[in-house]
Amino acid sequence: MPELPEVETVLRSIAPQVVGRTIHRAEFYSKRVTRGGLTQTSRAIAGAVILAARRRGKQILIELDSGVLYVHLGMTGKLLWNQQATKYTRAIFQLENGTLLYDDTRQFGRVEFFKKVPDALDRVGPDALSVGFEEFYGRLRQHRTKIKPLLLNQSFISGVGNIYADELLFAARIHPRAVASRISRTRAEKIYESLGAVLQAAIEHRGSSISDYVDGSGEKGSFQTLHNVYGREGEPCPRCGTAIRRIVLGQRGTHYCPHCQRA
DNA sequence: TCAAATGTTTGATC
DNA sequence: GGATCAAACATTTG
Repeated sequence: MPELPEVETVLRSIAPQVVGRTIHRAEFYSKRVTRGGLTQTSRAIAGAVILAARRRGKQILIELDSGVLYVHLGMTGKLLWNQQATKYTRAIFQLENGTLLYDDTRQFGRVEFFKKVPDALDRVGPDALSVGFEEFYGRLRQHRTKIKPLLLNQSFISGVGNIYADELLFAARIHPRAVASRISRTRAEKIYESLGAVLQAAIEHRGSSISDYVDGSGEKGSFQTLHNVYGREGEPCPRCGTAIRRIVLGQRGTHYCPHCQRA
């Protein structure tokens, strides 16, 4: 569910409620999600003041006066403000003004407390919305991988997931199997422009709700209605009418128009 | 019953 | 040592 636009939307819906507030009490229920230890983590967080909530790629960093709460939503993670707890609630934060929940069915996500951000988390590439063209192009030339899997590699740039990789390659008219290092500067410019444009448009529409994604208030996004290729196998390309094709690349479903996106 | 799902990490192989 | 790729993780849904 959560790629950069969804994470950004969640953050925007949560931050105004929680920044500046004190966490009176925190409880953790999943050893998978909270690997630092459930009771130790509760103790470390109780009484902390939330100073800021920010994002890098898909990572959420909630800065506390005592450290940082790292949240990664994985595939099915949700941060919810003043919502009903479920059997998938993996953490509860009681603030002075309400309750923040972390829900996660598949438990691929993480909620961890650190005194300071570990180096390993710092190794993600530049944020997909902040990276400049020259850096993007320079990095692109260093990889002989296919462009689609490269866009999903968070140490290349961070924030792009499976939906937006397919959508931005369609917008740029680039075949998902194109070899990154062999892409011309002109075509790289198209990819770079599409990257920014698609992510910005998705944020404006509050993300894509394709299965059960919701923001911090429990509201769905609407960008899924504007997808051109993702999840549209067999449907006509909006640009030329050719049937959208689905292949598997790097173990991920990949959707593209075989006519508009030439190899 | 089988396939697929928005993501990352780990281990094998080149 | 670096790059690349498949498997694994846990659960739901069509």
